[in-house]
Amino acid sequence: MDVMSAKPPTSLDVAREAGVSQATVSYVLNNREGMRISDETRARVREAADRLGYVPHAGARTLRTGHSGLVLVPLVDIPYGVLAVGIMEELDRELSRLGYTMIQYGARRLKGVAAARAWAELRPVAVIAPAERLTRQAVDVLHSAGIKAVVGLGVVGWSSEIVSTVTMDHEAIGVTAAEHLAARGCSTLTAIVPVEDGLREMGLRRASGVQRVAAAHGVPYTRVDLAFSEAAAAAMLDVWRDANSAGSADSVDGADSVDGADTAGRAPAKRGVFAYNDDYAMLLMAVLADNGFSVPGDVAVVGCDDLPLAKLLRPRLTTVRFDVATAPAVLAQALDEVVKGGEIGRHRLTLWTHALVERDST
Amino acid sequence: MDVMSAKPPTSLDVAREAGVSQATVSYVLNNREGMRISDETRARVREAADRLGYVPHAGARTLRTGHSGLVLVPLVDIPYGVLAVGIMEELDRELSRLGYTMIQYGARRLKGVAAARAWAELRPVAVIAPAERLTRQAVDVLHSAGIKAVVGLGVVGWSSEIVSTVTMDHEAIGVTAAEHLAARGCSTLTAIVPVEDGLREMGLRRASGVQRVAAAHGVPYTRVDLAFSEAAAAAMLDVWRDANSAGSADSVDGADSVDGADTAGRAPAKRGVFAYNDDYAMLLMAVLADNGFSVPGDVAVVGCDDLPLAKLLRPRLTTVRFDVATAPAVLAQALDEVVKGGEIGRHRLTLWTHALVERDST
DNA sequence: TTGTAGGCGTTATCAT
DNA sequence: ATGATAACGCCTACAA
Repeated sequence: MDVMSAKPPTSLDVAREAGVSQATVSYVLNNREGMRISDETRARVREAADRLGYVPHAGARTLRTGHSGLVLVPLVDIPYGVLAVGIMEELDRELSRLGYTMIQYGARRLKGVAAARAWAELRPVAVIAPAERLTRQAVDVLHSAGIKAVVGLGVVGWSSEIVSTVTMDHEAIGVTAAEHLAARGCSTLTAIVPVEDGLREMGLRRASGVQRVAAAHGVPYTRVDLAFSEAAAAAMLDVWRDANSAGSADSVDGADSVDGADTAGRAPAKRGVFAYNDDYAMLLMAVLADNGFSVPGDVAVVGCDDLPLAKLLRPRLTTVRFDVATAPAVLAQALDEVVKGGEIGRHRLTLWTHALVERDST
Repeated sequence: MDVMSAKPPTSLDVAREAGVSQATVSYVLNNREGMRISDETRARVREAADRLGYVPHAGARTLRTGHSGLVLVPLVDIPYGVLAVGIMEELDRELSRLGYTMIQYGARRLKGVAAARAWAELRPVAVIAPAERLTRQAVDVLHSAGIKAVVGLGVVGWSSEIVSTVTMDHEAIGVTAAEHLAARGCSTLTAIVPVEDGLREMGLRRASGVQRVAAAHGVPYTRVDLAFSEAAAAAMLDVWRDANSAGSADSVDGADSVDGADTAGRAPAKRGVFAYNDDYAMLLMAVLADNGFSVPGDVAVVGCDDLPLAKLLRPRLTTVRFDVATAPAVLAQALDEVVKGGEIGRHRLTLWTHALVERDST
């Protein structure tokens, strides 16, 4: 086989090589049932295809059959975590088990309907994208390009009448973390919300879970919007120190303080902080240590994601871990049904169970 | 526009809607130079396309023109880092500036030539894959499917006569780290090599850089093959303690110890450790602290990657940072030339400069 | 300036 | 059991 061969071999080339017709080649290579083709012919065709290095042309097949088997996943803009990577891997595995080909599409450069058009050019059978990228217009483009399943990944509360959505119950995560902190005797609950785009919305949801628990337990609740920097974290700590002596509401980095009333006059309360994720938890714990706070003595910290690094912190970090095992399989299955069923469904799936991993920081 | 429309509109539909021929539609929508088409006609065509939600069919275009503009990047098997993600983003940006569409392809499920066939079906103009996946057979398949540029990403030392390669000079990274450690007065140099598949090879390269520096400085050198677990790291430390008193070669986790001769009888030497990357450095520093070693007093540690988290360690981690800025642009440019040039080139690029970021751990 | 027609590689229908 | 042929949507040389 010549490496520099000008044109890739076609099924016609294979047919000639094997001395059969093009149709026979197609039947053999696609293992079509019902066609009675002699084993001898089958072998000749397969051998010819191998010898020529024949690979079918996906574009041509798509054109002819009307479906590509592609599932397109535009890369999300949020900072990747091991979690996201794990989910993608699992989803990929499930989809290929069902005969689909998952591809991740870059070109974050394109916005709105322009992006949707770029996706639609490939004529995928399904698009799985962050909910916020699926504007009404974008979805129209996708649908009119014949894409059967459009799935939006979002936070709970985001809702759309036009696409299926897979959501993550961020509020429940906040609840889990906060309940644990309350059980550990924290008399103040603080939720940290990142200011980064894409993370903020999830942070707010998680924080509202914390707030709910605080209300239920009759415990003061504070939300702090925090940039990922040591300086910002240190500023937050300064406010805490003031609050410990004075007992006033605190505000950092433009945060809205909600119910910052501290217990004045009594001994300093043990603070419980849900740090949004393990990265923020690590930031917080580093700065806490620098400023002489004791963890979990003065402050109890809960992270989220259960990064491998979380176990390496001292004290070891208590964190909320996602159970990634089942979600992608469920999603893939639902997607398959929508595609096969032919109808553009409006499913609602809330996925990803989670659990608290208790370690030393609480 | 009916959302549930059965068939996606074609360029013929647009032509009818605009009252022109199919060819005119193509000319207008592709902004073909040299064609003199009245502005009024152009407007009518564009408006019709918009109204119908027309999106060209990439497969059909590929079939007709013979090239897809796709650059396919099979997802790598190694644990993703922020670094890898950053590179992909940048590469994506550069490629789309040049008119290509980068897609990441999953299906890690498929191995060897089967994987190559799956890639080839999409008829990308280029494939950028980890060097180890590009076996002779796999590359044959890709070439005979007409793919112009096959680029292998690998470590320096991996070499192939059949594909272009982009390599990272891991040895130089080891040298940079080790030179710094030597300058900081370390009288013993240790290189940690991960045992994980995919990381190990890079680790060995980096370690050999450390070894070279050790030899140049006449300083004892040790290589330790380490699993990413606290237990393994603790075992390594036990060996170190023994060595400090006895002065024997050490071996952990099946490591080949190379020149483990310690300075016996003298005061305990200050050890310099290049921990392969920041993750391993963090593991090491956690376990060092647990065992009463002082950093950088007893042991100086250098990581690699400059993760955001590295600054949060106490002491702050000295690390080797990659300059990711230029590499993807260079790669994209080279790729474009190969594709445009039409010849299957055999380029050799060594990319990614790096620099030491000195902090407190040395 | 615009229209006509042929063909890219594949699969599927209909003959044989 | 196998072969001839049409059609999928698009681009482009050539004709008008």
